[in-house]
Order: sequence, then structure tokens, then C-alpha cells
Amino acid sequence: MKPVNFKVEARAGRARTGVLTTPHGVIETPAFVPVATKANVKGILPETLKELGAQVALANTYHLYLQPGEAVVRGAGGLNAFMNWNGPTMTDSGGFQVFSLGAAYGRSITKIAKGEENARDAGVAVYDEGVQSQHGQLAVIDEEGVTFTSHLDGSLHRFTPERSVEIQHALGADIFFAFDECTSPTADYEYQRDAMRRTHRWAERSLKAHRQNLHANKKQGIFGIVQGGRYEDLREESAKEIASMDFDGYGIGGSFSKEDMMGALQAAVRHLPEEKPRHFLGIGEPGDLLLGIAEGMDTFDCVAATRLGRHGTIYTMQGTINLTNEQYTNDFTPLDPARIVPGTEGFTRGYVSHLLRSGEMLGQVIASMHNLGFILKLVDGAREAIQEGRFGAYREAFVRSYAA
RNA sequence: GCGGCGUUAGCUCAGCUGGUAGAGCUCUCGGUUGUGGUCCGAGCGGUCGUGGGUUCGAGUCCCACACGUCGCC
Repeated sequence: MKPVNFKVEARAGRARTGVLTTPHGVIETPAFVPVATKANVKGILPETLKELGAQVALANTYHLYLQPGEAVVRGAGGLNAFMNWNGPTMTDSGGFQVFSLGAAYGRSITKIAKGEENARDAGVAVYDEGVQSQHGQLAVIDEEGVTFTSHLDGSLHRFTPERSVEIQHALGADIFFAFDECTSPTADYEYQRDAMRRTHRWAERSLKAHRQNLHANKKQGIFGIVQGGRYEDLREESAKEIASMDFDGYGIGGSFSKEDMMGALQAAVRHLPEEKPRHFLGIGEPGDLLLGIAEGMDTFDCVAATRLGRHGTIYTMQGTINLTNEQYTNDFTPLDPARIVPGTEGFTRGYVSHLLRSGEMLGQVIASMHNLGFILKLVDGAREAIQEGRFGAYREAFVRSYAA
């Protein structure tokens, strides 16, 4: 019996509901996974997280490796015990940091390119030492792995697929990801292809490293990651290749522009096995979650809800609003009258606006709670809608209201 | 009463030898999709204490006054 199992329950077109079983509990999918990079969801107590409806949390290998070090987490009894979270956990492999500390470092590039900003500029992540010092990049990639300097103290470190898996074994999450490279959306086709094939080789090595550790195999599942940027032929090649490896589930990673997201997703999902769980890495915004669910994705993680909340933007059924705007200082209505999140009842826009403007941490906490609750409820609603055969209408109604 | 210093954006302050003004913060508004994010970007905002004078030209030099502040009788 494998530690991580998945069972599809209901379907609506390509969308589906399922149950993902892990050693620390069950995840009913589709599910949104709050991001707990440094073994905490910024500003949210585990107990609160549960009340908001979260079933699972995702921490980061790169960050926990640098601080406090994976040995500390292992010493605490693993990620769950360490962060006092009794539900399922996941860890990301550190592959995303290859991008955020490499090609994206010091530039305003995110994994989602906007409209015209696409292509052109070959913002690749492979740099030789000279270019590295020239541009202040923190990561350099070669066939074996990634050498990077810590953003905390400048010290030199190296990740290989084997090392990433070793660290993730120490962290002990129920589900962890193979070491990959998240390319920049500005990288050209040739670079995307080469990086993707390198990621495939790394996937094989990650899987092998995991299967060799019999102890870890009893307690942890490993997901492989599909890459290929915004190119459908690359997505297809990547999905076939990764699907041919015996992973416990699959993640879809990488970058694309908003316009290409659906095409890239469809091209990949088509070639993933039906009976395995699929995770959409780093997605997303409310509309993108429903898009992903419609295309058959099961789990999602994204920093947007908490990051936006900390900076004063909250989700409402009518779209996002920035609470620090002047117009909300005297607005004593609920954060979103159409969606009251558990634990935030009674807090008004004007009050939270005041807290945020005056730098009170409670403002960030309430806004983060609201956004997390909003997203969790949205995805939970999608699950119900799929089971009741009305997902299309559910999605349409939300998009119409949210975009209006 | 005498003397010194000060008076420039809402706040705290830069503006050399004269060429009609800048910064940081605040404020207003954007941005944020596997968290290098109490972050990033843009914008609004001043008849330079008042009144004279010198000069082609004064925030800059001169005089007087007002206000603040420190010191001395």
C-alpha cells in the first residue's frame, strides 16, 4: 500500500472530484492548498487555517533548508509536528527558486506574463559565472543541478535532484515534488525545450532517489512536474514523458501568459493518467482556479490570497478591492457582504482599512483570513457543484459576478 | 533690551560662489499567481515667513518687521 492514494469520485466534463488519502489525513478535491513557505501560513494560526476550510498546507524546501535547516525540522518530528499542523502537508522542491532567484532576480518578472510582454527577451536562467556576477543573479544551472547563493547571507549552496529529495525526506511532508526548473515566461522556445528535457532527467533522478529510500517510501508520495512553458507541443511532450514515470501524482509547473494558460494546461492534462492526482503549481487567482478545475486539475497552491491580503487587497464577489483606498475609510459594511468568512464576522472595511493604514498586524491577519476563506470556499463550492452536476453554471455565475 | 541660529511640500529637511526649487516620509492610485514581497511602481503637492531694496534676474545678497529657539544683561 502506497502512502498516497487517489480516487476519482464525480465528473463534470473534464472537471472531477476526488479523495486524496495521505498519512496525515484525507484531502477532498478539488482543493486549494494554502502556502506555508517557511512552515507557516503568514499570519494565520493552524487552528484558524482549519476553520477557514484548509485541508493541507505547502511548505518550501529552499527556504526551510536555509533556515532553520532540514535537520531542525526532522528533529522536531517532521513538518507537521514542527508547525503544529495536524493535517496533510506538501513541500515544493526548490525548483521555483531556481527561477525566482535566477532569471527573475532583480527584474519584475513573474511566472505569469502579461499580454504583449511575452516572448522576445530570452530571459533564461543559465548563466556562467561572469554573467552571474555581472547581473547579481543568485542561481546558476548546469546539467547536474543548481548552484545558488543564499538570499539571507550570500553563502554558496548547491541543489541536485538527489539533494532536494534528501532534504524533502527530512522535512517529511506527505507529498513532495521532484526537483525541476521553472523557466521564465520570457525564455524562447529553444530554451524552454532544453530546460524541459533537463527537468525530465531531473524527474527521473528525483524518483529514483526517492524509491531507493524504503523508509521514506512508506510515508511520503512524490509528484513529478510537467514543464514546457506556453508551448503546447512542449507541454504535450513533457506530460507524456513525466506520465511515463511512476509518480504518485503530477504537478503542472512553469510559466506562461494568461492567454496561453488554458492551451498549455489542456495539452498537458490530456496525457496525464486519469487515476492520479494533478496539482497546479502556483495557481491561482479565483478565475484561474475555476479554469484549472474545469480542465481536470485537483489541487492548487498560490501565494496570491495571503500576499494580496497583506498588502490590502481583498477578494469580493464583485472582484478585488484595495482596502487602503480612501473610499473605504468610512465604509462600515462587511469585507464582502456576499461572502462572510468564518472568524471575520463583524469586521468592517473601514476598520480593516484603518488597521492596514496604521500598520497594525491584525489588519494583515484579517485580510489574509478573508482572502484564504474566500478562495477555499470558492473551490469547495466547485466541488459541490461538480458532484451535483452544475459546475458549468457555477463557474459561469462566479465569473460573471467577479468580472462585473 | 542685546546677540546668535532658524523660518523652503501635510511632516522632517537639502538647495556651493544669485539663473523662477529637490529628497525621504505622509497622502492618492496602480501592481502582486510553486512568497528574495511590512514589497514594487506612478502621481498629487510649494506665490521658498512678511514687506521693501540691489540686480537683466533673488530661496540665495542688503534692510526692516513677524514668529520660533538658544544665550547674555
